[in-house]
Amino acid sequence: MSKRVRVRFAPSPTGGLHLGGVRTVLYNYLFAKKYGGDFLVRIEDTDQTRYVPGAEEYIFDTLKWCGLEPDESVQHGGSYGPYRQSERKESYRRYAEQLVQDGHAYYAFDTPEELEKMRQDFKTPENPSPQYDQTIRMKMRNSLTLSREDTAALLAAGTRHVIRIKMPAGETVSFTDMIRGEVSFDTGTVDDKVLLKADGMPTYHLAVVVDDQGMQISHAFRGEEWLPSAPVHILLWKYLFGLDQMPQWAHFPLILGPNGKLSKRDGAKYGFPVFAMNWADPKTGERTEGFKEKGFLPEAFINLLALLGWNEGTEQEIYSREELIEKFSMERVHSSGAKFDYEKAKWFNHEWMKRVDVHRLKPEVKALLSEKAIPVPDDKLLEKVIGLVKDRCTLLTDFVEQSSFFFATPETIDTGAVKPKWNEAKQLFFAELVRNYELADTWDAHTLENNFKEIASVNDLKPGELMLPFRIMLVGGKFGPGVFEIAAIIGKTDTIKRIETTLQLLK
RNA sequence: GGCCCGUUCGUCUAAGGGCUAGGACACCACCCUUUCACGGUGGUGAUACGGGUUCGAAUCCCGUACGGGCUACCA
Repeated sequence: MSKRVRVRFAPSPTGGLHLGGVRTVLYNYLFAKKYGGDFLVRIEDTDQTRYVPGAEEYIFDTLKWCGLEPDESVQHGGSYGPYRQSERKESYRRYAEQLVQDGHAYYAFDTPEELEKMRQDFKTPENPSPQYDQTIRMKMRNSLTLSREDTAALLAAGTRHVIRIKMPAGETVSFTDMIRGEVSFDTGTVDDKVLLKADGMPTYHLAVVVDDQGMQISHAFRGEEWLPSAPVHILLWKYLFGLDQMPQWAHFPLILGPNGKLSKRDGAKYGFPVFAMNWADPKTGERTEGFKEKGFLPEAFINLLALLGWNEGTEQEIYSREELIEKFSMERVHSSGAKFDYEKAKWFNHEWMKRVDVHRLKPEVKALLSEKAIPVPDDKLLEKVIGLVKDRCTLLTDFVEQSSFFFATPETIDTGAVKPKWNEAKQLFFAELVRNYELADTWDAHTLENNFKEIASVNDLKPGELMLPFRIMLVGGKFGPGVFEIAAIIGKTDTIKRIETTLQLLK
């Protein structure tokens, strides 16, 4: 009886995909998969002036990285295409004309200059932004104020015009939002939105309704910023296809930045990424760092986004994609906005770092190290190192600092950390340690530690005071896993070499 | 200004009439660790305000305040 679940994500390809966009994708995806439905991506490129090369490609790359692949799209195919609105141009005019025929819309010939003049003329302190609505439409140049003949003549002459919806007076439009419950509007307070632009392209308002119907969308999800124009869309459904055909709506709460709505433009200012992946604006050349390049795992990114506005009602916080599909429910999506907390985001990533296994991390770490020109001799060694340090990496990029000393001699040695307490006895100790290690025929952490402690005790020195210097010698700084583990991995030659190098520096 | 949405620790949230208001991040302290982390224990910290409804309200209703969104031939 009920329709097959079909949902869509409808981005306009004008730039990078930010947090809120990805979360909208996620909730769409989870909902579709939970009910065995289809998730499709429709490109809303009806504004030709805002075309940004590469943006469409970027969106699909992002979805791929996130593991949220559509079932249908310009890239994935499907039987409801085209999935790019610019390629569906022809279908919209017909509907707009039909609305005019039925008296629900009208032709408007006002030029941009005239509209600007109207906004100036009617601007008052009480009404700072006058709208093209029922109170002023009879004062403008449109098929409502012009005679039938004049209108026909203008049209015949090819005069530039738009088609506007004629919002009825004194009606209440209401609908049930899956998240907010019943929401209602007084049609008299909504303006006569443009449906078809002068260039023949539809605006979002017309296109979303026509395409949702054409693509048999069962549930229409979008951000809360669309709530104010919902009555326009409801009316369009009523006039064009009937309310019984209309999808169910849900408006997601906004994700807020430190001050209000997360803005693409503020990308760099927050001190944390807002885009999923790096985005380079082709016009300005401006680069914005993404979560991916910042060192986030897609598993963590999805996880944190899911919990930003949805909660199962338990205390669980770590969810895999599969688990999210199983547990997600639209009823438990919040109605209030959520401020993004980068500290918590990093915590999610760290949790995933700890959970995920070495092989999952290997390709990423390998790429990262090679990017930094750090030589990795063999995979087995790399696996061992990853296993040893991954728990202390919050971000993928932390691997550089946490593991490079395994593969290359540290560039700088923090001798300052040991110099104040350095003395002759310690110098002699390490000289003896070198002689001892040179003769060692088993090279494992345990043996190394035993020999180290034995020499210390023979010389009446406390091992604790010698371990920090040893660490500095091998690692270069005060961090990393157990020192003897490190020595075991870097091997006899390098261990001895590093001790001697630092010994020289400390003399 | 108008319209719409919202309001539990600093942040994300749990508790959908009965409570010592729970958890997580962050912060602080201690423990563990002869580094740095991980981990463990504990602590600081919230129902915006005012009215109702009710035996009883964070929970339901109204008002106020505050926050956010929209107010383009952009989405």
